[in-house]
Amino acid sequence: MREEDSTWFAKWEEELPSPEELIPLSQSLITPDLAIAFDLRSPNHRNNASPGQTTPPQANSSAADSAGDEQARTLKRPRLVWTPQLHKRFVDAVAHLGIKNAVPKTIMQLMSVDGLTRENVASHLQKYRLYLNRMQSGGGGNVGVSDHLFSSSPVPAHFLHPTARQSSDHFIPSFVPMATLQQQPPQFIPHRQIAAANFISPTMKATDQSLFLARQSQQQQVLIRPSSLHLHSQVANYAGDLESGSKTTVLTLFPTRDD
DNA sequence: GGTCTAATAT
DNA sequence: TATATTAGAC
Repeated sequence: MREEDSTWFAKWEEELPSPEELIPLSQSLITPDLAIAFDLRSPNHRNNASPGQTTPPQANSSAADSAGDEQARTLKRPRLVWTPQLHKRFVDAVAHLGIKNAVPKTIMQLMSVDGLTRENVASHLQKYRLYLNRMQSGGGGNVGVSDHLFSSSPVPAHFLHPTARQSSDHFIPSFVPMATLQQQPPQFIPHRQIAAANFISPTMKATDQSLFLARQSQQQQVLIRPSSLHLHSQVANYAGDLESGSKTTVLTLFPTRDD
């Protein structure tokens, strides 16, 4: 099962959920001003929500397109569908935080997925914990029919064995949200959010693209906003863990949006 | 006051 | 059943 360690981060990038998988909204979540400020105005991009995703009921769209930005925030979001890809990101985040440190807000920050709310994560976390409890009490026995989503992504061993080390195992994730930021259409970037964090595993080679990206980005100015301090603290601790163990650890935070 | 989490609702 | 919302505790 450890063979996955060497390839999982490659999949990580590939399996990033597209924003429309999360928010099949046609309304913009940010004002046009913000989009322009971020140089993210793309007039025509992409068609519609992916299949399987139900398009939210668009209330009464009485030609209030431009004024709809205000409503967009208060508008009810369509329910989130936890795809296997999205769940994997969730599991990775929880795994690296350690079960005991994994709380909705932190998980959400680590996942760094646009449009994902703390409530989304909290709800999913609740169910995931129930799943884990069922797994460690019932043994690896029969997998319930309702567990297909959870069993689609392997549960890290230390999840089920509290005695084992909970973090900084050699199973170390690499968060590469830069790719995410680049490929995300501007319309779906929430006005709040997000400090993205890059974790580079010490076991990774310097020629790895992820590391390259991280180093590149490190040359940029990095601003740590107060709202990101919590994340920064956790990331710093984690980085310290790695550095004590071996080689170089590259850590970069990217505040993507000011409030 | 914000967040977490179990319970409850949809 | 899957996800959202609520309510109480911290």
